[in-house]
Amino acid sequence: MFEVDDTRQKLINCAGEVFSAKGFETTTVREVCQAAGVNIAAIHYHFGDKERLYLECVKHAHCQHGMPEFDWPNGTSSQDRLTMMVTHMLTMMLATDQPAWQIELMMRELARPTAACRVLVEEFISPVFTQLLAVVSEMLPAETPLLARQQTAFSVVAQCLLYRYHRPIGQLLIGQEQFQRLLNVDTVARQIVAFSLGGIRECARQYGGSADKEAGA
Amino acid sequence: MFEVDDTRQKLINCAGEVFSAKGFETTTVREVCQAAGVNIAAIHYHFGDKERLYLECVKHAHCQHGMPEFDWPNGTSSQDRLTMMVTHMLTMMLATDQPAWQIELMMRELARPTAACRVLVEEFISPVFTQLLAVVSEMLPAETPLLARQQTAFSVVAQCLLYRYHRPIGQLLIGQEQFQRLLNVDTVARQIVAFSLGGIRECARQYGGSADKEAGA
Amino acid sequence: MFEVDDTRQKLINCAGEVFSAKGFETTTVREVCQAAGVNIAAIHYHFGDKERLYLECVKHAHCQHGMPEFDWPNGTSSQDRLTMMVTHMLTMMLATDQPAWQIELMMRELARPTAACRVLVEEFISPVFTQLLAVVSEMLPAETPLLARQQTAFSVVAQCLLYRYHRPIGQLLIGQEQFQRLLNVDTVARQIVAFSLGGIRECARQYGGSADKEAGA
Amino acid sequence: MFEVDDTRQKLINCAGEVFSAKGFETTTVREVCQAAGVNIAAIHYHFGDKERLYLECVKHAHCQHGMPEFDWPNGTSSQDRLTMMVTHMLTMMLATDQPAWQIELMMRELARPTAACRVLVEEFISPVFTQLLAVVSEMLPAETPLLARQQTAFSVVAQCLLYRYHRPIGQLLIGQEQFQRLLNVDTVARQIVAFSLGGIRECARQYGGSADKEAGA
DNA sequence: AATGAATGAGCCTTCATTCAT
DNA sequence: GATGAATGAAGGCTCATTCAT
Repeated sequence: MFEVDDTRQKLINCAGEVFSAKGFETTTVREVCQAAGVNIAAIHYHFGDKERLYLECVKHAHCQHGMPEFDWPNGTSSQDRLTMMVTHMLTMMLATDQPAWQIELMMRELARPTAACRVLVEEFISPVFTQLLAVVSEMLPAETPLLARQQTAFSVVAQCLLYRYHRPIGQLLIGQEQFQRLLNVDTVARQIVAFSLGGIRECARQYGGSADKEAGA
Repeated sequence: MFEVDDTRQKLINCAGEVFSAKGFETTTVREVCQAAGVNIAAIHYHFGDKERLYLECVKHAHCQHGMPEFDWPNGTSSQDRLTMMVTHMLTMMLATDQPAWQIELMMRELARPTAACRVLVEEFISPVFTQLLAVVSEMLPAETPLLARQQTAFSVVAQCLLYRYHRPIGQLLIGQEQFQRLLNVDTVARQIVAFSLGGIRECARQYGGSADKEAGA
Repeated sequence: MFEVDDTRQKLINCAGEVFSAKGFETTTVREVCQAAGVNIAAIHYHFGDKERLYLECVKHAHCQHGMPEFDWPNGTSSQDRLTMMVTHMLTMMLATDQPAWQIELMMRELARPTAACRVLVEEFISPVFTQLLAVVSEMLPAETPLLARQQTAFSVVAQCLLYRYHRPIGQLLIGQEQFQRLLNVDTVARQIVAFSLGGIRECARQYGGSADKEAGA
Repeated sequence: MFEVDDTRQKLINCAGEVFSAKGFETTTVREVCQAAGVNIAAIHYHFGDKERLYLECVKHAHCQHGMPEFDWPNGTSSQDRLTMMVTHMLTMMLATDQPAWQIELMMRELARPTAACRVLVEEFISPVFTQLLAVVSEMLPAETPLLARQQTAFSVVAQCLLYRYHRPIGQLLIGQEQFQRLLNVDTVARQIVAFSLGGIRECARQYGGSADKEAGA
């Protein structure tokens, strides 16, 4: 009875794996079908064509790794919420072990966006960014322009992205083993949070003039 | 006598342009040859195959855009040097107009590294990072572990990279027009420098315990 | 009880329509099934394969449009009978509105005969031709050889066929609107009958020597 | 030195043969290439795709079998000219032996026109029809409407077409051997000319009222 | 009697590459 | 040193058909 969607699921799983490893162009439908142990016509039957199969993989990936609604207790400090969000982002981005291709595929999509990028950003990135922007805004003077607040939020996000996107560079820069020690949520989170708090505080000083209560020492 | 390398040069230029726009896989040797106005067999003759043509393009790209030896006057403050380095990196990354494909190709290579990445990092990225690391180290307590100093430098670099690599995301997050206003060196540099100075200072506090003279006020 | 043949009938109707519009090769079983609103396996179940479905369509077509037994009153003149037959043929061939695909499919089959052609000619064309040959024979001298009489009958039939088979040519030759005015039974019939009577009379003169009573005057 | 177009020519010849025998849809590029002894990619190289190869075949066919400018002596009677034109058309249409596929392909194209039909009619059919219309017009009263004259010309053409297009029907109607005896230009031409002269004369009588000098006895 | 998922052969096309000249 | 025709492998896709239910 579960059999009906078996092929479809198998196809998505195998395709996701191959797509995430080799990219859309380089992946051939033949190898996907072979990996899934199904006939080559199955892709057309279930998805229409290669592109829609890819889209389905991306959708499937972010469905399983969507953004949780942060449900923090009343009175949680901005600083704590920032910490939790950074930790959350890093947890997701540094996950190398278990969920395998889903994350990698999303990352790849974000690095070189195709049509599938929009939905990914809207449903996966945007919610996080919105909340992050809210938290950052609380730590900045009320009169800080929107653009400046957005820039500040970007500065936080950017630090997380580096450990996902720019691993090859990082490995080449500081050595593979040294870099490997960084692929650890706690280590990285602590540093990024500290750096970001300092950064936000400095920005607050620039935009606010007076010492801002939230971000202030 | 210039004729000899004429075809070769034309080929590199055109190929670089197409590669940077469409990526390695999607680019066909036919369109490259057509754009260059040369025979299709010329690629094989001059470069052997498509891959080696690509490599040559990447090499050529970073040759023209290598890292300048920063030659600042004695006594330039760490802060000023940080400002100059961030500005330099952003200048390079935000350059959309003149240098055309060379930069874009390098960026593409760094996002999804091929064999050409190593040489690129070694000759192009590493020197910048080394100097940046030196500056950051000056601003941190002497006892800060190497890994922590590297992380801090990463935090600075990461902010710059975002405006090159993650434009599509940025555009989707805050709107295309709003994001467009950020593709301006001065605007971005000022924010990143401020944020980074604050961040470094905060890191210094964590690692140093006592107020650190360099990063202090 | 009607249900049993419902699918089968629906299939023949829809298939006939598509076959007549696009031809055998170009038609796919999928679009036929979709048009009929039945499962794709139904064709195999009811007809075995695509070819036998096509055959069934052709059979079905000529069943509904077979040749009527002309039942004219005694003493009807050859000329009148010729007129009636030409009118009948044209009526059938120029019918664009009602009987829809059946005729078109038969015409298509006659233009590029497949295996289905034989039965079509035998049951549909031959009876008409036999009667036409009889009428023509009456108008020719008794000593006219069979082949010559057959040729003469062909000359009559040929004129009718043109308005069915060679429409595209006709349209290109004299203009689409001008040709459209010819797709009218009365207009065409009057001309063809007149031309044919003259033609037969001339043939009679050649084969008979003396003036032939029937075709004379 | 002739080698350059060798493959191209071979391809057109073989493709024409196969297309004429099996039609566009049923023909595969593989069998064409195999027949021509060339690589399968040659079609793409020389013609772009299957459709343009087909077009080239049609063009090539009618180039070799275009309409000759009839160059009759002054004072040639309408009747003689009609005879020559009918003979010419039949000669072309009954040619079964030598020119092989070219004619067959054109016929196929005219029976089920594709995009290639227009050019075929314009360059190949139209000139013949124009001259035929002129001759017929001379034999009809001056006041005969254009449409009637065109119809009359159609009646002449139609008789010729039958022996090309409707062979299968003809064979089934009067027997294969009997019909075979008709695939002879002289036999058929004599009958068609006689029939047509009689037909035109009759039409002239209808439209002109008075006896027309040309078509008159 | 009917479904819909699955099959495998084969379609046209396109690619990077290499051969003769 | 350069050409352009030719190559063969593989690409994505579509087809009529059949299997298991």
